Amino acid sequence: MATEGNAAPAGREGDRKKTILRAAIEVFATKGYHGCRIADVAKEAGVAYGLVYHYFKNKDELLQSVFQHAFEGFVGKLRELAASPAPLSEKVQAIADYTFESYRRDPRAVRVLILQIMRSPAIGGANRQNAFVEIIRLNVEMFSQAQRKGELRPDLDPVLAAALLFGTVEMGLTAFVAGLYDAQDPEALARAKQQIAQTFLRGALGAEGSAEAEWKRDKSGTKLKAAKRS
Amino acid sequence: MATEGNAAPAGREGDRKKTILRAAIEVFATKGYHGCRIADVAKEAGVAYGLVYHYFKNKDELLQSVFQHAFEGFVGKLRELAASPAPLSEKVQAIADYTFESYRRDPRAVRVLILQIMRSPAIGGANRQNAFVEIIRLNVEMFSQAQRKGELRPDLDPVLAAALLFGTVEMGLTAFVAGLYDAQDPEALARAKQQIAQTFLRGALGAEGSAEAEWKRDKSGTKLKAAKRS
Amino acid sequence: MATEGNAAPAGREGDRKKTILRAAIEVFATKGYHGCRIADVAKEAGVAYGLVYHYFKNKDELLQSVFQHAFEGFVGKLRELAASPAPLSEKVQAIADYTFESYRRDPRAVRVLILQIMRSPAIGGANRQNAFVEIIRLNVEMFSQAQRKGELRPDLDPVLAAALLFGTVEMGLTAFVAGLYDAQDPEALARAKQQIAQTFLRGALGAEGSAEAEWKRDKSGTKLKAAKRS
Amino acid sequence: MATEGNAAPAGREGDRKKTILRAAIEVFATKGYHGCRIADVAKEAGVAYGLVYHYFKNKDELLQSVFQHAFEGFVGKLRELAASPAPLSEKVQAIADYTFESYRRDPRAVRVLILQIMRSPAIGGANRQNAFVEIIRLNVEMFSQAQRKGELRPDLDPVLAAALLFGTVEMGLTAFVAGLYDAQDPEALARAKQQIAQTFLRGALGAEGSAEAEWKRDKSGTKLKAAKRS
DNA sequence: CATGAATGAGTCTTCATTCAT
DNA sequence: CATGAATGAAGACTCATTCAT
Repeated sequence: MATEGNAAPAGREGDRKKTILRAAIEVFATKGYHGCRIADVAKEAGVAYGLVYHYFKNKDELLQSVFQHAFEGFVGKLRELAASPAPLSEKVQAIADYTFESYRRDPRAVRVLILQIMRSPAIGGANRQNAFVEIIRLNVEMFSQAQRKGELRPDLDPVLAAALLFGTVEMGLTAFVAGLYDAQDPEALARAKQQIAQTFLRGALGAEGSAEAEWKRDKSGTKLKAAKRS
Repeated sequence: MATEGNAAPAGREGDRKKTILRAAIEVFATKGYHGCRIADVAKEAGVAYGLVYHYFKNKDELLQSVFQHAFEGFVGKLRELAASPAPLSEKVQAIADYTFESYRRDPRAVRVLILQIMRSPAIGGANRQNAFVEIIRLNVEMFSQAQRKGELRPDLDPVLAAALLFGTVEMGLTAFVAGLYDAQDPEALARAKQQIAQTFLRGALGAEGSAEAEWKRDKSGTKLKAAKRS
Repeated sequence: MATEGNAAPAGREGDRKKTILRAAIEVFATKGYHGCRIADVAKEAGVAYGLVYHYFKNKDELLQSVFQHAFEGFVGKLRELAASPAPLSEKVQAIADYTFESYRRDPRAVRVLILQIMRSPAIGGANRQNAFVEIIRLNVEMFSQAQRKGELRPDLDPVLAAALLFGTVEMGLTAFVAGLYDAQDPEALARAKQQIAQTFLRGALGAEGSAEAEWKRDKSGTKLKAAKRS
Repeated sequence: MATEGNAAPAGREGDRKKTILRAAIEVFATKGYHGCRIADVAKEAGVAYGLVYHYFKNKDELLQSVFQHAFEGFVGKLRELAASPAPLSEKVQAIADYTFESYRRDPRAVRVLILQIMRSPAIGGANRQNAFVEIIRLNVEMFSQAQRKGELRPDLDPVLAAALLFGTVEMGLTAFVAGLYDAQDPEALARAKQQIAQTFLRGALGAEGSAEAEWKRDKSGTKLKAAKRS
């Protein structure tokens, strides 16, 4: 189509860097940190070997960028969701929805985020730790507020609640990533994200989402706790 | 030959292999798969370079053994717990207890298991997939049985339930590993493992352990749960 | 052809080449042949990367030009001084004066000449060899003539004399370059260049400039050699 | 011949490091800093590529060692000569003799020292500077003492004297290295080293070695200076 | 069993040079 | 003329694995 085109190599220019980054994500997601050789990234991106070094100082910086790319948008959205004025139950469901939606849209990026980056101590120690902690903190704030508003059972530590929400959503997602479910099946994804959110909410609230929480109804019931272990 | 050897340094040997394995776990836990060089392991073990190759065919086998060591006992115990005739709620609590107890006993091994092995696609593909899937399967069986016995709400997919239990426990533990809690504080560990199990149970069952489950109240059948703790 | 151009930045150009050459000298003087990367030269010159290749065919030609620039004027002047009809002692002093004056005027160019080019076997073999040999030859001619005129002791090989003059001046200068003396101190420079020339002359002539040389006084004694060690 | 030998690769073991070092000197001397590729060194030494890295941390350290090796013995001997109680004239001659003797014995090592290391800013800046300065210092001490003992004309700065001695000897040697003289001719070498030392001594003392110095004899003679430029 | 020197293929990284705009 | 993105060959460095002692 290109009116003046004389066989431009690939697509428009300027975002060659993005092409490389995308390729890096692809290779990284597929082969992991080990197998992610610069040569493969270059080949995948359809560029010369040296060009990678034109845009990224070295392999580490490239992988760091992969991290940033995969993490930034995701956490940004999470922060937004967590800060919304909606009731806790809706926010939790929204978080699960968004996570699964992200996965459906770009499985590889999420794979990288979930399977590679989140756990690898090899990726810029600081960032990794921060990644986990940042997501937790995000939710801690949300749960603390919810607790003050009486939306969360008072005996559940907000920090723990945040970790558990993260764990629940992440491992639910992992079930798809690992192939226990068909990641191509929209139905399955939809069902899962709802069950995940609702299960967590029941656990955290003591009763299902919108319903009155059991521990709320049963005012007398300090025994709930007592019963647990007595 | 040589009941005591003639050039044997001092103490008895043979557990030289264990020394190396332990060192491998240490290095693996600290630096991850990438940073785990044979040289480091040898140094950590205070052993000659080449000796590692006397006991392990190659790096992969060594890492496989690390995996085995960290995984075997753990999963074996889990299997045992999951197969016990106890009610689901007790089994879940027992799983959480055991996991945390393992962590308290040998944080590094659990770190390796949780943070490295569980997620790394770089470790003998088969094993990794198996690791995750095996733990899930373990619990799937448990949850399926529980569901047949009416111990688990019928609308929750057993596979998902298994994943969520794993995620809840794992991420709860990760909160300690990541330093959000003081891993040296027995109190904190005890509180956490209980909250984790109970939160999951509330979510999975729809109500707290001994209490009447919401979805049960709606129906006729009250007996199963009531029996558990009464 | 656009008397003033239409997109020409501001001032007139054409000495862009000189800018680059100057930058090359600077970088070359500072980092030596190895560290002298095209990119550095371009940056130092405040010029686009590829522009260097407009004016210089390749790195070698650029460095060759640096060589030319630093060497041409210098040797030209030396040749002139050496060919002058003045007595040897004056010529030698003039050579020392000129060398030090050149250094004072443009230390970097002389640094390059003295420290880099003169010794590097890496710079176009032909040129390098020529550089050293040419300077020597220059002086050889001067000393041969002087010897014929009886201005130089007859037992000193003119070639060696030339090398020694060069060595004396060069190392005297190097003392400044190396920081043993304050290169900013005109006094020190003036004193040095005089002592250097006079010391060489005493050595080459056997006595100071105008004074009667020892070997001259001792007409009988062609046995100079014998005297030396007796 | 090896009584128990079963075709040992090359020579006795243990000094494999020296083999590599020697090879490095060879390659370094021949091709200069640029052309000195690790692969070449390994090949020259007849060892595997990686072995170089077994003994030397990296290329820089290897080249640094080449430097050390070439410099250490040389300077050690110089220090010894300079510190001897012999009269200055003998010491100077001894220094010239030793330098030329070193060259005759191992031209390559001296080539490296004189042509490559002494001038290249690319070789561990500190060491290089130190190399030059250290040699100068060595001689400075010698000349200072000589001056106190009246062996050196009082108007010549010891530091400058040291630099000039170094320059005279070095450039005299360079004449051989550069091919102006036949380096294989013992006669030429012998003549040169003597002329070099004596020329320097005449210059520095104002008269020939053992003879009474002109400036000593002619006490009144301040005119020597005056005559120079009048 | 134990040691650690030796090997070399696999990768990362640099940088001179080209080229489309 | 100017620009700086693109190329790729050259060479440094790592590290799993082998082997003679």
